[in-house]
Amino acid sequence: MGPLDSYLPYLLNRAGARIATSFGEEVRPLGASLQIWRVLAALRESDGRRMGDLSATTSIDVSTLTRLVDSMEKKELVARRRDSADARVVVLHVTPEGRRLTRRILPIAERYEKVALQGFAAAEAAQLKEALRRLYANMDALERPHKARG
Amino acid sequence: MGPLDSYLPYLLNRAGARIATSFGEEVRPLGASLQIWRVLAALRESDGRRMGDLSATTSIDVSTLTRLVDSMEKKELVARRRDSADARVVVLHVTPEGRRLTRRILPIAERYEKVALQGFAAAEAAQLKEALRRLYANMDALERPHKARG
DNA sequence: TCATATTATTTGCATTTGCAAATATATGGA
DNA sequence: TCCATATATTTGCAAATGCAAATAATATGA
Repeated sequence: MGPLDSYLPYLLNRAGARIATSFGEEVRPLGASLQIWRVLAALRESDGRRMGDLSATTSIDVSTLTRLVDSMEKKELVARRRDSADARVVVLHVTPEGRRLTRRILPIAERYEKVALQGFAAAEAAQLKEALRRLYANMDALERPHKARG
Repeated sequence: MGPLDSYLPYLLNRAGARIATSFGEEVRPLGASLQIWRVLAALRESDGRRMGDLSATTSIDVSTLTRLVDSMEKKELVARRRDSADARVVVLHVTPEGRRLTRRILPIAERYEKVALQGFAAAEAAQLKEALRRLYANMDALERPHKARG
C-alpha cells in the first residue's frame, strides 16, 4: 500500500469524520446531535419507518438506535408506534416538535452540502455522488451472506 | 434538501461506515480493530509521530487516542517515547510486534481498496480521490478559527 | 395445532468515545 | 527571575457504542 492519502478508505473516513465533527458542533446548541439529525432526516424522507429500516439508512447499529430513539422520545421529537399488521415491528413518527427541530437544522445541512462542494462544477458533484453510490454498492461483494443491507 | 441519497454528507457517511464496519469485522480475529489499524497505518507512513499529529491524521480525538495507545502499548504494538527536545511531546514508535500485525493487515486493506473501486477506471478512481481531498480542504471554510487541522 | 425456525426489537454489559478540566512543559516578556 | 500565556498530553466522567443474548411475535410444516 502506498501513501495514506491515496488510500480510498482513508480519504473517505477523513472527509466524513471532518464533516461529522463540525456538523455535530453546529447542531449541539439546538439540543441536537448528528445522530439525531440522521434519524430526523430519514423520517423527513419518509415518515413511519421501522427500526431496522432506519438502522440501515442511517448506518446506526440497531441496538444503538433503540437507545437513541428512547432519548428522542423523551424529547418528544418522535413517537414509537407498534405496527398493527405485524406486532414485532415498531414504526417511528416525527412529532410537531421533531418537525420544528428538523426545520431548524435543514439550513445548516444545506450549507454543509454547499461548502463541501465549493468549487465543484455541477457535473463534478454529480460524478462524485454517483461514485459514492457505486462504491457503496461494491461493498456487497464482501458482505457476509447472512446479513443483507438496504 | 432533496432526497437523502443525493445529499453528499449522507453518501459519504454511508460509504465510510460500511467499509469501516466490514473492515473492523475482518481484523478482529487478528486481535486488531479499525482504530488500531489506523494508528499502525499512520506509523507505517512515518514512524515516531507525536500524539497530536496522529490524532489529526487518523481523525481520532486525541483523548481517545491516548487511551487507544495505552491499549496498544499493553499489546506491545507501539512504544511511547518522550521527545528529548520538547518534553511536552510524546512520540510513538512501532515495535516488531506492531510491524508483524501491520504486515498481516496490509493485504486486507489492499483488498478493500480493490473491492471498493471495482468497476472504476483508473481515471475515475483518481478523480474520486481527488474530489475527496478537495472536499476535505473545503471544510476549512467552516472550521472555527482557533482550531487548526493537518 | 404444536413445535420449530425466522424476523424484529430490546437489553445486558463491557468498551469506546469525546468534552472539559487538569497536568506538564515551554516560551516570551516585565 | 517570575509571571502570564501558549502548547501537548492525559484524566475525569458521563454518554454513546456495539456485540451477544434475551424477548416478542410471526411464519412454516409435520
